[in-house]
Amino acid sequence: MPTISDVAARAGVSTATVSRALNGKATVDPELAARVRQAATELGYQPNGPARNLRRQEAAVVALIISDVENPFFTAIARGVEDIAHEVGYSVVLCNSDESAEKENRYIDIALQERVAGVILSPSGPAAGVAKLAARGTAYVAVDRPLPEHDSDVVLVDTRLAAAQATAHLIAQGYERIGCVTGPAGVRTADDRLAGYRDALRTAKRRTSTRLVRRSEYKAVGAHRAAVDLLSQPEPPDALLVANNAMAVGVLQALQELGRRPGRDVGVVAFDDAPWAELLDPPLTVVAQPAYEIGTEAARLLLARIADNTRPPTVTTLGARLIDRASSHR
Amino acid sequence: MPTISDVAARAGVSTATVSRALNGKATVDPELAARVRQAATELGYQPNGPARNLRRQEAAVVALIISDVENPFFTAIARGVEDIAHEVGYSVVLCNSDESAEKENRYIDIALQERVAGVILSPSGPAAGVAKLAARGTAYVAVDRPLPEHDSDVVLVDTRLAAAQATAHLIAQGYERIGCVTGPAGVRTADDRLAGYRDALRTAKRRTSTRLVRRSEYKAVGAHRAAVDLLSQPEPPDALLVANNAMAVGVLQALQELGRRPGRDVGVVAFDDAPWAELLDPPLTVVAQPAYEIGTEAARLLLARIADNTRPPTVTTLGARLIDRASSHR
DNA sequence: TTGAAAGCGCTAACAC
DNA sequence: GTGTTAGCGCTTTCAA
Repeated sequence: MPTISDVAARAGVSTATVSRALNGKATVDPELAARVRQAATELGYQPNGPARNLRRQEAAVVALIISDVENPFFTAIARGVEDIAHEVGYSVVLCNSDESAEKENRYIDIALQERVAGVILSPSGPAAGVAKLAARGTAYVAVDRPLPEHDSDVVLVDTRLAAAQATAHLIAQGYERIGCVTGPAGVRTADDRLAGYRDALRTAKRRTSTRLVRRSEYKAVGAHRAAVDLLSQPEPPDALLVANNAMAVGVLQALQELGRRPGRDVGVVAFDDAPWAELLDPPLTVVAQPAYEIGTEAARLLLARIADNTRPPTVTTLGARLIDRASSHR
Repeated sequence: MPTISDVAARAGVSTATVSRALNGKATVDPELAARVRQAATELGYQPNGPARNLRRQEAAVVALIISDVENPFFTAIARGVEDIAHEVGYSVVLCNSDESAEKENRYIDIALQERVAGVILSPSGPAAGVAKLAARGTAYVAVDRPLPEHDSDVVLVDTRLAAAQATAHLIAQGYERIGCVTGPAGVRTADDRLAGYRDALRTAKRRTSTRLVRRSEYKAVGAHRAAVDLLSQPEPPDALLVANNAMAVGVLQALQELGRRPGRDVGVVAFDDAPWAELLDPPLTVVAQPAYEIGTEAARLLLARIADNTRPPTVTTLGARLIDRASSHR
């Protein structure tokens, strides 16, 4: 593989000039620059990234550590991040932490080792790894979930409010016993959505009961079990707030198996819109989160912090939108 | 940020010993090794990746370039690749080429520059970039679509056969005028699925007609348009073979808008299974591709090729499975 | 505007 | 079993 010296030899200049020419520095004679570019093309020269990063002490790469590649909410964030990062010449590497603090930690180590310019992550629980980022002075921003122990830039959705609105919507539609299927305790979005649900019940002067609440992993299987459990009680709920998209699949499956029709028998509102939500019968009412915008905003904040790590941390809160379809109507 | 010499100083040994100890070489006194590890921990030492990669002339990283992060088929492949790569200590970086040959090319350049150990990609059309990989001797394997010009390792699905079986299934269910909504011309899977569809028609001695075939991007909007177009003809199809998951959403939307019920009015079989396929009314008949296995197999081939680039190229073809649900029954 | 040369942090060949 | 040292390919002073 040709190196910068091969290019220099072929163009009849020094390696310094090649470096300057190829990096678009203004201080190089246009004629020489052209000769260098030509030599580079002829040789099929590809700069050696590790050598460059070693010298520069930083790679033009941002790491995006998300908790589930198969969740459309996170892939939409990824697109947002990519679009902004690419505009300014940064590459994005996607890492899938799979909701495991250990994998997250491992990816943070890799990011640190590779000397990436910054990290965007959706933290899985109390993140020990993040402390290392802070200690090393690597720029980072949290998305979807805050980092309780650290004050960094954060991009959130006002998910508590959104959950309250969704619940209020179910109340307004005349449902009497509204239940909630949310994520694991300790996962901030799961707790917030539950809190919002309770807010709305309290506002409407309804009794809240732990008998109407179930938690599980943010996955279909857990939610399926939770829903079956809830609905086979003596006094089952007549409506359900479901805390994410994958869980909605599990809940709807359970309803199907138990012969309960969404809307008529059990009102359903789920977090996260999906292209297939409209195709269901009845179509699924959802709380749509601005995932792509979370990504673009996070990327902008990260770039700002890479440029200046002393700027005060910010909290950006975006709103969610209730999309009222038929599954929340009797 | 502490370097290897800091660790060496603190442990009272040379940098060579630190390197050996931290890389688990057997030739180092256990007691020294322990001292080194301790010193490293105390300092919070993180090896400098670029320096290591520069020296080793290769990074323990494989790049996975997929054509659509938002397509569950590709994210499932990604999981397969990750699981195998991590077993042997390789990291995986995911790149989203977005079906654009230009972005694909760009990511191949980055992979080359970063000196990754290997590349797995689902090629978007005739890939100029791949020639560079071959020229540089970087290991690579293609998934989902072959590389016509290059003989490399490839992991494919026998998608033509699967399409033929799906079409035969529709014929067996008594549908008379079966149409096909497939991807862009030149995209191998799109062409193969169309060819399989025609195979089945021919086998059944049915006339094939271009009036029953539409092509679009592998996206919902294009498929929606295609379906509306097909179904508003004087002699519309009474069944449809749809070439991927996102397209199925578009087609089903169109059916809904036109007041045609899947199955009873228009039989539907779509490629790629999805968790929501069972939730539809009627549930969607699909051709399930072994995406996760494609990923694991591709990763294994890549690792073998990294170890020995002279091994003869292989073609691995996996089978798909028709999951018969109600959308393909009257 | 250009070139010579130092040095980023690590690994491995070589010497002991 | 351990240390010394060269050098991976690049960028960036510094000097001319």
